[in-house]
Amino acid sequence: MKKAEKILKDFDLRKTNFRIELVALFLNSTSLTADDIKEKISATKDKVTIYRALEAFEKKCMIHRVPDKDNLIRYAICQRNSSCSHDHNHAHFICNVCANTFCIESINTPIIKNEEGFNIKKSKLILEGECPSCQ
Amino acid sequence: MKKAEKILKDFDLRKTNFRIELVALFLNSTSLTADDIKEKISATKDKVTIYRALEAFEKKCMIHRVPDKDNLIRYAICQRNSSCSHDHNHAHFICNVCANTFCIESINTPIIKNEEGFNIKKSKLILEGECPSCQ
DNA sequence: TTCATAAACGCAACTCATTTGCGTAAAAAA
DNA sequence: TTTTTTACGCAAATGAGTTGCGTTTATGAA
Repeated sequence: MKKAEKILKDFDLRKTNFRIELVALFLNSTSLTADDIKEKISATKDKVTIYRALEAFEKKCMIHRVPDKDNLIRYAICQRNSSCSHDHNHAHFICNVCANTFCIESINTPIIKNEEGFNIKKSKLILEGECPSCQ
Repeated sequence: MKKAEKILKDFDLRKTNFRIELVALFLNSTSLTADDIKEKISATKDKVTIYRALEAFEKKCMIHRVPDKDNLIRYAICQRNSSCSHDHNHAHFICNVCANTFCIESINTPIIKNEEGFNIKKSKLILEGECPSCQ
């Protein structure tokens, strides 16, 4: 069984041609929007199918939402482990040139203590600039 | 001349009833979406007028975009000074209960040095939790 | 104060990402 | 193999934000 199929099985998701292809694409991508997927996948042309797969993958915590330069819905595959409780406490980098978003696992989001009456439960760190390929 | 009118003049913007009312609303709000404005302003019901005012205000750097819980376009009035070059390097706090966004001027965005080949030009720090009113 | 003009307004219609409904097909479980 | 559950695919809807365009108004010069 190929890696993509194993991942689907591990996350208790059905192995359809499209979803196998989609997982494989995620494994080879830093992050993807619905449009990126539509462009690169042959198994479906239907955007609804794409959105529903993304929704299902996210619900099982196989992928996580990352910030997008144009406020589109964008996902990256989770690298660290396969449980929903795992922390997504890494920074994200948005390239101003290619508009891709990268997970930067080596930079953690800062831990900020409560301030001015705000009860801070989570922090997100978004970096911007030029990615290695675009410099 | 009232404060809102002075601000419009300082930023070289025309004093229309709607825009005076809008500036006054910004002065009394932490941040606003187009819908918030439509709901709270009497001088116009037209969303196009609202969007164009926001665009004009942003261009003059009277307001700045802040992150929004639901990825809507949301703005806050700039507090520090009145030049376009002033840094918006403060953190933003999103309340998970009331969905409002607050500028936290006392927390700066971290300065991250270039990492793994990424040329980092800017950072954004977004905090989440419960605001003082919602706890 | 009047006039010219550039900016703002308001209405209609459009764009485009994302969602919903529903009947059909296919995967997994029994 | 049959049943059950989930995924697919088509059409249509939603909703934030945008564009076009004719009209109105604020402003600044005469």
